Order: sequence, then structure tokens, then C-alpha cells
Amino acid sequence: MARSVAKPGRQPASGGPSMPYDPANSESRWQQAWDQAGTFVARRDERPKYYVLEMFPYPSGRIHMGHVRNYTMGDVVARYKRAQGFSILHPMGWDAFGMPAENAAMENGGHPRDWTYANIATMKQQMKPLGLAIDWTREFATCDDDYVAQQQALFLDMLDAGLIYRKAAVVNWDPVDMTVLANEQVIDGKGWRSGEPVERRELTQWFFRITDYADELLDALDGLDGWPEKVRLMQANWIGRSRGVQLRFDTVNAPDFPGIEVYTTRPDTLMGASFLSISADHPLAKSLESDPAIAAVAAEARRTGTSEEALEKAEKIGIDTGIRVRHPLDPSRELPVWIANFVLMDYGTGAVMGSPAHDQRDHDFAVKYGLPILAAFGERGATRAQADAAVAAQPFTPPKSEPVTYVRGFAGEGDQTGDQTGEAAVDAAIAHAEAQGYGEGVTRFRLRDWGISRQRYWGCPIPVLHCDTCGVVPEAKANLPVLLPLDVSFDVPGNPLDRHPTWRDATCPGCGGAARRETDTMDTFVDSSWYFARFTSPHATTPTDAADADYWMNVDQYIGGVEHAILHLLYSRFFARAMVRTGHLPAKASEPIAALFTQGMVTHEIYQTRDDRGRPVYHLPEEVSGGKLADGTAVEVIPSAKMSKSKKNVVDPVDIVTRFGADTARWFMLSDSPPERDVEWTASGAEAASKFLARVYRLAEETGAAPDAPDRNAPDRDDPDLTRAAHRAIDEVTRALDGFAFNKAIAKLYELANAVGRSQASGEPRRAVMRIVAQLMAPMVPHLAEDVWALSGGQGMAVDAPWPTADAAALVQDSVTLPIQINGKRRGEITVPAAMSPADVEQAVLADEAVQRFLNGQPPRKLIVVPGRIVNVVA
RNA sequence: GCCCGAGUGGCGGAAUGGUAGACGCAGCGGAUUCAAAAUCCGCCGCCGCAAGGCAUGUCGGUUCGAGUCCGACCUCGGGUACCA
Repeated sequence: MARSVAKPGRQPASGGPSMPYDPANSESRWQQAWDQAGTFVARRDERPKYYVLEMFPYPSGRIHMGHVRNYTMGDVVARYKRAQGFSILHPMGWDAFGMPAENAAMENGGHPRDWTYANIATMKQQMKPLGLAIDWTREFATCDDDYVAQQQALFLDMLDAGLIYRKAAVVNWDPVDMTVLANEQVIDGKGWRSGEPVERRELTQWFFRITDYADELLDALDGLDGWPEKVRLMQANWIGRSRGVQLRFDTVNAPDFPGIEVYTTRPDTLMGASFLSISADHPLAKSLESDPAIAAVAAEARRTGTSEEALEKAEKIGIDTGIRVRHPLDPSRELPVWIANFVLMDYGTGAVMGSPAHDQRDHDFAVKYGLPILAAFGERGATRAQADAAVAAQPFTPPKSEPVTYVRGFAGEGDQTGDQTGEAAVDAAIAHAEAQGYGEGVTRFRLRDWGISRQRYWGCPIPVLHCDTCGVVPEAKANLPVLLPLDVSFDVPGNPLDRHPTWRDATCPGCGGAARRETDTMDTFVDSSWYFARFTSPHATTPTDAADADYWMNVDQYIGGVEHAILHLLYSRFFARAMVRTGHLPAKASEPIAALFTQGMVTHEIYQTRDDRGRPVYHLPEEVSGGKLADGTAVEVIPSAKMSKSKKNVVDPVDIVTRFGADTARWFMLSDSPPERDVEWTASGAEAASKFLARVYRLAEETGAAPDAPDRNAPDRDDPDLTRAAHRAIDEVTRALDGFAFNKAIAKLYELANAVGRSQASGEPRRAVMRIVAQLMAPMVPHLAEDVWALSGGQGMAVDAPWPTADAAALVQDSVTLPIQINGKRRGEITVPAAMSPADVEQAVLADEAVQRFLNGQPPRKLIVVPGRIVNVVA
């Protein structure tokens, strides 16, 4: 419907009816235009390349606002870099294996494969209208047969290179459902479906030797300049390189176990050791299980979940085994050996030294079981009695760099006491242990090898066979891919691969005899550890293509949630090294991600009322208006909560795009919060974004219509203020985009649009500025930018226009206003020529009336002039 | 428990150690309109008539000057190796 929108005075006299901003129509039109031009198909050419990647989505069923935010940010980078002349790789795929598909099959029937591909189709259809500059020709899902084939080929090469091995590891076992549970399926130590306490159970599983690269993964963090410092810190702490000592405690009364090996980073507290604790799975503990009391505690200890969190938070339990060990520094002391539930056989030696005076966990344990608490050291100057008294109620754990007073020598009773830092004492203790032969200094890592075996169906099959003659044998590459059987059911718990009638049967590539397939599948983190490499040549018949990988690697900008700061990103860093080693990536790709940005979540208010029994009842945003329901009931508003279906505080991107258009959704997602922080979706904010975009469209229409005015032959009115504003905006928006400050870029665009609205400039000068507006907005709102570009006389498409550059001359200011502080408080200001010397500024300031009043005739004690910034008078 | 973050008006936020609150939302006032919507213009941290004072989670410190740096704490969020 046509209507006039032009302001009085700028009304196009002869102009036809203007069209209102109509994103539904124009957005799909521009998307078709880009498609037809093949604008976003990545090409290897003479331009410098730029690889932008957002963490690919799990196909859960529908896209959500978090996806919109994530992909919009990547899209801004892709379009901005494209305008700057880079050849862009900006692909999209699907992290398609995983538990939700199996859960859906269990709950609603159907097959995980069908569920997954249907979800992918839906989500792709939902993403398309966002107008993302994605090369869809490279799309793949990790559950595609082809991806499975290449991943299995990688596995075999890594196996061949010695990067993969098998060992026993514990899992959460649900004794009722007879199945392995994921950590998230263990709630308060009980299985999520059965409600029964889970047990720890040992299984032989496949491991990647990520610890081979522990040193390198840690040291290389220093070079990752484009990564957030917090992520590098988290990874460094996770890898956790520590220097300590492996100590041997000789047993007194266990002839079959002459010694127990213990690793500690605090050998300086050895004199404070009052017990050893061992895992219930330690061989020594297992040998004692004929004792019913020990068996009971061991069984109880095995009932704790396997997660570190569960382990650390669980009530500490233990039992004295009756076994005694001799203290290495004092043969007259015998220490008891306890079984404890917080020690896992998987980590280290399965035994730890208890120094309750200097460790919170050991202290808790010692208090609970009445074990002695002996201080190795105390506050500086403390006597032994004082130090012991101080640790009775709580452990003393100062930083290792802090000097303390050792009250029991760390090299023996009364030997090497006195003031030391923990660091120095640890060094001395290690030296002493080595000299005396009761231990040796070792560097160890917190990082453990990466267990990839999953007792689940919907994952990439591990391509190995079990042969009675040859043992464990890799599948022949010619037989890849090993694909999942499709005729499976999920009506009984457990892994359908295990109970499939024929799938396991295979021929041994070694001896040609009968063999059984491995029924474990790979951790889905394997899939996501190399997908970025696969995007460089998604259709290659090998995992990667050397020329493509060489051109496109590395990822120049990776964008995703901080929840992946450790596992996904560390595994990817490891995988890249493994792929370099096996010849699938060039050496330069061993750090595959040059820059990382972690974006915040999208949140929304929760609207809550209470039922008769005081339980919360949640209401959808559209049911609430003005803080009330339709029937007038007031709702309680809980701000900034993560969007979740159960809390009903969700906004569907499809609804938003239908109602406002993609550009509004994109604009609001970027405008309201800095990208690394959470953003709260608000209806009013979305409406404001929509209004602003409509206003920009109107401005473009008005300026575009200007030549049709009757005075078209009169000279154009220029407006130096507007030109200056435009160049300042170019400068500021460019710097904001470079710094990932999308919200600031948008604030600058508001300012520029306001300047255009105020300006009296006419005709071409105005249109020139509107073309700059179009270019600067294009990365954020690409469809509107095309409209504005076309309306203001731009040639071709805005998407193909090179990024504008600011005219330095237009940015210079001739005078500056300096605030005047007196004793640090703002008391006035002074406007001086920008080039005025500090000495002249001082004179001008001292002449200032407000300054004279404060100084009251006295000379100032100090006068600080920060050129161009501020003046501070100290009276 | 442990590791890592974040906290600024009624709200989202801005601020190379240099005027705290850019820009936007909400609110208030005005213009336009028969009326409304839409649009346009103006005001808008708190207390105070004003002078002025108080304000960046809390408490201390460094500095001519601290939202920004240092120390301790509080609250919320992420991770914690089988959720992705």
C-alpha cells in the first residue's frame, strides 16, 4: 500500500508514491540476488583469504536466539572482511551425532538418523531467511556417511602413528537399566530414569594420547594472541603442569604389597603426613575385600559418580585398611593406609598422601576420622605448638611464593626448619628425596588422556575388529566406512549395536577368519575436533586436500560460546597436531584457530505466577502485557534468565523474522550488549530496532527522491558538518568492528543517522552520505543496506562495494574543551586551540575565574596538564 | 569443592588511569492529528529550593586523578573430562 512518508519541505514534488520499509519483500529479493551472483561461494584466488567460522550447531530441532546471535556475529565479520577485499570462507555444518537423537528415539519412537536429518532440514530452512553470507555448497553433517568414512580414516592413521591405545577406565553404570550413563544422566548419584544409585564400573576403552602433547599444548598458549586471556588461562589450569615428587612408602604389614607409590606436589609437607588414602580400586584395596567392613566401604565408595564435581562434593568416606606404612623421614612413625572415596584409580597412582594441616580435603577427612593433624609449617615466626594449634580448626594453605616458618623440617625431623617459601622448600624436599632415594622429582600434568569410547549407537563407529587369533585389529581402509546398521530399536536400554543380530560379524583383515566389530562409537567431540579442516575441502575423498588446506587454514576468526573454552578447543588443538603428524594438515595448522571470540548468551525475562500450592507457574512472553496476564493477574518478573522451554521464556527467531524481518533481529542482537556479554531479548528493544531501520529507509527514500525536486538545477547545498560526521563514523565504525564492538559500531550509526536527519544538505552530498550509511550498516543489516544503496544511487550491489575509508583531513579538530579539576574534582572547563602548548594552557587555566576563586591568591601546589584530555589543579 | 569470568541510572550499556552515564529502551512534556497510531522536537542518575553533596556490588589500598590498577570479600554465570 503506497503512502507518502516524506517530511514537509523535503516532499518530492513530482516524485511518485514512496514505498514503506517492507523487509518481508525486500529481504528475500536480495537473498535471491546474492544467490544468483554466487556472492558467498568461497573461491581460491589471488585475494588474501579470510576464514570465519561459528561453532556449528547441534541439530536439536529448531534454531534459537543464541544461534541467531552467534551466526550474526560471524556474518558481520565475513561481510566486513569481504568488503575489505578478502576471499572469504564462511561455511556451515551440523554437529549431528549425540545423545539427544537416541533419547528422542527412546521417547517417541523413530530412528535417530531420521530425527537428525529432519531437524537439519528444518533448521536450515529457518536459517536461510537470516540472509547469512554462508557458502552452503560446503555444508555437511558429521553423521553423513562421507564424514564418517573420513573420520575413520583419520582414526586408523592416528592408530598407526601410535596416538591411540586401549586401557581400562571407569564409567557410570546403571545397575537397573544395565547401561552406561553420561554424567548429566546421573542426578545426585542416581540414574535419571531408574532412580537407583549408580556404580562405577571398569571397561576397556579407547584413548587418544593427548598427554603426549601436554607440554606443547600448554607452551603454545602463549602464542595464541587472538584468544581471550581467560580461555588461555582456563586451558593452562586444565593442563595443569606441576612439579612434584613420586614418593615410595614401604609397607610394614603387607608382604604382597611392599610399597605404595604416591605423587605429591607438596613434598615439603611430608613431615605433616599422617595417613595415606588409596582408591577402592587400588590393587591393595581389592586384595582386602574379603573383609566385609572393607568390602562395604569399597562398595559405597564405588557408588560415587565419576565426575570430578561429584567426587569433590561428595561426603568424604573411608575406612582404615589396617595396613601401615613407614614414614620415609622417620622410620619410627607408621602411617595408616585408608581407603577413601575421593581417590580414583584412573588418576595418577590411585594413592595420595594425606597432609591434613595443609590441604582442605585431607583436613576434612582427618577431622572426620580423628587422624592426627600435624603442621609442617606455620605463619612466619610460629613455634611448632603455635602452628599445630593454628591448623586444628582449618588448614593453612598460603601461596607457595609466601615465606613461612617450617616447624617440622621438610627433610626430616628437625632438619631444614626455619623460614622458607613453599617453592624453595619443595625444591629442597625433592632434592632430599632424590638424594636419600625415597622418591624422585617428576613433572606431571592434570590433563588426562582423552577417552573416546562411548557405549552408544548414534556416533561414529570405531573402525576396529576383535579377532580371537589376531587380537584387536584395525579395519582395512578399503573396507571403510564402517557404517551404523539402520535396523535397530531403542525399546530396551543399552547399546543397540551390542544386540544387533549380524552387524558385529566381520572378517578379520589380518587372518581372514571371523571377527567381531567394536561396538563402541566415538565421543562426539571427535567429530567437532576437525570439522573446520574438513570445510576447506568438504568433498575430498581424503580427510583433507593438501592445496585447499594450505590455502584456507587456519581459521582466522572462530566464534562461539565460552562453554567450549576447554574441552572442544583443547581437543581441536590436539587433533590439529595429530593431523599434522599424520600428514592431513600442513605444519602451520598445528594451531588451527588464530583468533577466538566467545559470545554471551541470549536471555529473557521469566514471567511467573504461583498456583494454589505456591508452586511456580510460567507464562509465555506473548501472554503478558504491562506486567499482567490477560485476566489482570500481576506476574512476577525474573530478569535475565537463560532461555529455556520449561521456563517458557523463549522467543522463536522464526516469529521475530516473520514479524520484523531478519535485519531487525540481527540489528537488535548486535546493538544492545557487548557481544561477549549476555544480551536480554526485549520486545521493546526489537521494536526500537525495527523503527530505526524504517527511519533509515525513509531517509534513503527522501534523499533518493531529491533530484526530482523542482530546484534540481540549483547547486547542491553542501554541509561540512554532515561530511565530517560521515568520516568520523567511518573511522569509528571501522575501529569498532575491528575490535568486535558491534554495539559501539551501532551507536555510531545511530549518531550518523541522526546527523543526516538534522542536516539541511540536499541532493548529491546527502546521497553520498547515505551511501556511506549503507556501506557501514551492510555487515549488520545487509538487506536494508542494499535498499539504501540502491535508493541513494549506489552502483551495483552494496555487498560488492569496497569498504569506505575515512578522510584524515575531515577528522581534525581545531579546538578542544578541557575539563578543569581542582583537587581531583571537576570545577569547570576551558576551550583552547587544539595545538596550544601545555605552558600556554597552564596560563589560561590559572587565569580562569573558577580556578582563581579556589586558589584564593595562593599559588597551586601542582598543575597537571594532560594535553587534549584534562587539567588538574592541586591546591 | 576447584578453575575462569561478570557486577555502572528504572533498564541494556559507554568511558587509551583523565568531564561517569555516549547510544538506545522505558518514562515525562510538547508539535502534528477530528481522534488515535505513526512521526518529529525537548527533558531525563540519586538527594537537595539552592549552594552543594552522593554515586560504577562491599570494604580497604596505590595515584594529582580509579568504573579502570592492587588486596580481601559478596552475589550471579560458565567449566569440572560421557550434555553439546
